[in-house]
Amino acid sequence: MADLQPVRGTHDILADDFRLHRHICDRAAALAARHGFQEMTPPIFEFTEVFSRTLGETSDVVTKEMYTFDDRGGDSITLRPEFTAGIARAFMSNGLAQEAPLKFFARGPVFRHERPQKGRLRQFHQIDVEILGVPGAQADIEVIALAAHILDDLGVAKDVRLELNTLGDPESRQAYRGVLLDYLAKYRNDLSEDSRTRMDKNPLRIFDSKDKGDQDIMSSAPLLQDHLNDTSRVFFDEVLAGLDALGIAYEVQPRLVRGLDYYSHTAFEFVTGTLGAQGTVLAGGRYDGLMEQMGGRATPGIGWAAGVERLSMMLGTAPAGERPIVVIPMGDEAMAPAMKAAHDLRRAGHTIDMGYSGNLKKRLARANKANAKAVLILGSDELARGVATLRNMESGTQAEVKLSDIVETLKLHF
RNA sequence: GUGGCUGUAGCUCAGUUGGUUAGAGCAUCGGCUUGUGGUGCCGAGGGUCGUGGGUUCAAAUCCCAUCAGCCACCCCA
Repeated sequence: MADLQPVRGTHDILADDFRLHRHICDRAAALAARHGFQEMTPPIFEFTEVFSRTLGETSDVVTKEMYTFDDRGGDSITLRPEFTAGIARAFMSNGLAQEAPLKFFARGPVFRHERPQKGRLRQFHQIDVEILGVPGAQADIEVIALAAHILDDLGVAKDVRLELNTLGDPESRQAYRGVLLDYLAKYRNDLSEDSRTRMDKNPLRIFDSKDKGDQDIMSSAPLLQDHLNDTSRVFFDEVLAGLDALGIAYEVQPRLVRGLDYYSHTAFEFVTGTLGAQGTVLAGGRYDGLMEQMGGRATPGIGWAAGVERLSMMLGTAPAGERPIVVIPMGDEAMAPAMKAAHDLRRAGHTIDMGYSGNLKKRLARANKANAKAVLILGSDELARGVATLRNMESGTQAEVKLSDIVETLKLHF
């Protein structure tokens, strides 16, 4: 069996799981469209620099989580660990600055070489939303409103809460960073080992630490909130006012931070307590510095991504699929007319299934298992008279229908 | 990448201090019912006990390694 094992952290998505997966993606796509987002899809892999340069050479995603390999031409290629960088690249490659502002929706697999656990896979799926070219808070509000709409539509809104923070503009953050480091200097030796490294790489991230000692130290640390310049303060207030106006509940979480330099202003996460350690279901933020960092013209952007598998775990069960009508030929001579009836009904818009073998009893049992609403039995007696037996699988009642006008007849009944 | 726990039929699990042919429920298949499902009754198939090595007269059971899963950390959807 070892040879037939799927690669660690990958998963086949089958049957009910797949229906649920598709339902989530399709509902999200439909609502995004309703909010004026257009669906697009960047490639699943890019030149490695697209991600290494945008995510930062020191981030964990780059240093240990990317699926990177050389292609036959010797170029370094990486399976996308997220959507944003690829979409930003596409924006610049296609000269879309001409058409900005743009609102994109995307969905598909992403890859991270992490140790798998519940709610964490090496290949997983995201739905993703980005607004490019809008500097104002309207975009932040819009993007969060869409997220809330989707979560509500999927029925998980009650299990999720919105946490929100501002990272300020680069000026505010730079100034604050100094203040924070000053505060931390005297605690350096009391911090956990992880947090000592964070001090050098991303001091803000220490707020995220789950270490008790770190948390104690951070509980009285100065907050970015109190060191925002006017621009940043006003921007954040606008976002909050906009959410209030839409009746979207949130919780300002001053400890919510982001590691990467190109982030600014709004950062948010929809979190749940129902998924264990992986509480984040949907997360995003503003990345005004990204395009410039990639070598393009400075273009503001904001977006989020949600994990489809995590959403699936929250939903649990998929809505029922469409119920088929099952065509059952009895004997070889019924085969051709049965396939013809199935063909005509399918072209008329019915969902028709037809098995491959078995006696009537077995075929009925399978039809029942497939949740068929009705069954069309074609036996030799019926064929001789040009009719078929239509059995309602709900009531068990049967009636003969003329094969010649079967499409019309079924249109009336189903 | 680090630490802890786990690994018996397709699924959920039992297996007594190591001791003959490893069990149950569900699912599958066949029959009761030559062309009638969902509930019933009878029966059948299906397991290199994750994999490899070791200890022992004897290993599903003990030891080591490895792979995978779960939980936590790191990080993140």
